[in-house]
Amino acid sequence: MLRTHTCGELRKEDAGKEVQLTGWVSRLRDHGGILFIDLRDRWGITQLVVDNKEEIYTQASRVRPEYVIKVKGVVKERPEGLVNPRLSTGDVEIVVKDLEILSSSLLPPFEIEGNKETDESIRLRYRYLDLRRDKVQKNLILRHQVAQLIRRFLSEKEFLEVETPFLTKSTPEGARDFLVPSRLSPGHFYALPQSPQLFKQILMISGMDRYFQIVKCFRDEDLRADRQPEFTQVDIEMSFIEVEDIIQLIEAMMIYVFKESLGVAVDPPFPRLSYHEAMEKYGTDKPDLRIPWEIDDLTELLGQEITSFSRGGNNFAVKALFLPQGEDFSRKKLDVLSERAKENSLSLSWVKGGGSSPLKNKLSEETWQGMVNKYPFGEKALLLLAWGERSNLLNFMGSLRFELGEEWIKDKKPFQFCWITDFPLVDWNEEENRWDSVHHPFTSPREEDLDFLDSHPEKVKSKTYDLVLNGYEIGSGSIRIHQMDLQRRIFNLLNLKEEEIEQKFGFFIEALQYGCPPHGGIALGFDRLIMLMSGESSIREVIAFPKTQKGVCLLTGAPAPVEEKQLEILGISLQKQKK
RNA sequence: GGGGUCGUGGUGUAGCCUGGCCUAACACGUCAGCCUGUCACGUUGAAGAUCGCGGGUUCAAAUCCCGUCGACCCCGCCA
Repeated sequence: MLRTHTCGELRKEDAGKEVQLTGWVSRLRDHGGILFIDLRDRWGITQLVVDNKEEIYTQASRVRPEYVIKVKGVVKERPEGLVNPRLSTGDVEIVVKDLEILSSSLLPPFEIEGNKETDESIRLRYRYLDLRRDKVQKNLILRHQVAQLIRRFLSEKEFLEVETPFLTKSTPEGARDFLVPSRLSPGHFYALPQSPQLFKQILMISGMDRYFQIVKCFRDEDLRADRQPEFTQVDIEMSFIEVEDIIQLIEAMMIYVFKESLGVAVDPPFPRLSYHEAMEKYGTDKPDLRIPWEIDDLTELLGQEITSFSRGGNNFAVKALFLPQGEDFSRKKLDVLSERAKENSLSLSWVKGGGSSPLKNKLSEETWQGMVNKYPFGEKALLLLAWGERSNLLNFMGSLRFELGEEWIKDKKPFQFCWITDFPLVDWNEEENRWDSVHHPFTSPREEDLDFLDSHPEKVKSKTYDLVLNGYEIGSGSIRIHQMDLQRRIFNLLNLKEEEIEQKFGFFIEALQYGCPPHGGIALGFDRLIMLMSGESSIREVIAFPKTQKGVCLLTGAPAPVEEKQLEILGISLQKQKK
């Protein structure tokens, strides 16, 4: 080793020791007669002192920010009053006897110290410099710790980490695949896995009983702050279990992980909501329960009278959001909301605490009172009302609740988990004119709903569960079908042709017939989890080398054109790009 | 595919709406000098910007208009 200690290691007790340190020059303070260098590595910062009486001073004054240096020196306890309480090593400094410049550095395009706000494209282009910054390093350290904790937790519960292929066949999930052309089979393609879904189920059939993997998954869809084309899942599957077992396991794992990494106590059990309930109360399948407000249904009370002066239509509903402290809402702000409702083919109105409302004269006295009495109206309260087509309306109210809540509820709990269960098994695809799996085709319906499978598929609920944290979906899973006859019924429902089934996942159907244990599992979005744990609002902040919204890696320049020759070998010719 | 925000020395911003006083301001950083106890050192001075790019309007464009490129946020898409 070129060093005896790291830059975060030395303490008072080490005073007098001869040490050797290596690291990056973080800051320089040259007082003419005495020179201070802050030396930085992953572990911290240690102050070096060079006196101009020492020969080494000339050499030391040559260093510049981000130079990599090696110093020999003696640890000295700092005199009274010169201690820096902001550094873990602030009680000591190194009196430099020898200094070697291991490598110099160009002037960095942005300042490393201070985590100063910097344009993200510059940060990503010089990601190696950005990763020297404290903040991103902390995130990656947390990411590592959480990965280790998850591995330890699951290993202790006798889960096996098994690797599954990246070069594989398209899995039946909804997203677009990334394709990899095969040289040995011209005209054929591998797909990068959207998730190891079928492999983990096959591992259950193999008798592994408990499997997990912290694994990259690939989806060729548009990016968002919480979505990258390649992302990491904690993929889990178990045999001989029921919904409750997975929920218990994951709750215990989250409690363990949050306690051991952040020292934060998370309380079980996590609230559980059915999908239906979540949509009704919060207008979303990933509600942020830190916001206390719920959406109420006032269709019965107001529906009839409202349709007498306003548009009704199919699936008409009236929804309300009561804000006990909504007083600051200016007329202007309310008009903006009305405008937005209109853009969504909805109508919006309100009742202010004192009782002023554009609705007052339009409703009968009885209905008006019925509505006002429903709520504990104080002076400061505001009731927001909207009506129109039901699912559209719920969506709108959900985003309203989220936005206003984000803004107004300041002292939120840091972490609020919940489970969303019992998603519908299928939903109607208008374009394709058929039923689609909501989760995937191997999701088990609830036994009690099996009778509806042929008559009213939309009524069938599935054994599904999503884990939600602070309004983000961070996990999704289900109990799978383990019997061939039921699987066939689902394929029929989805209108999958025998040929299609055979071609897409015949290998899996075959496996299913060789003794498949009842099983189920879940996949956690690891990047999102770390993002929330570190308080970031983009997963790019917890990924070492993320891509831009256009899927470009600004560091390497990927994706990039390839040599004509490479394409030839693969038997690929390119179409002319249309302008 | 669509909607929106942004783009000004190395970095972060001001100026833009309401064109001319902009020969583009400020802070940080950089470079040079001075300084023996700083830790966001101080201090004196200096260098550094065709205002993303292209076109247009105008006597005159960082500023107005059109196009284009890039980054970000969102809808669609995606668990």
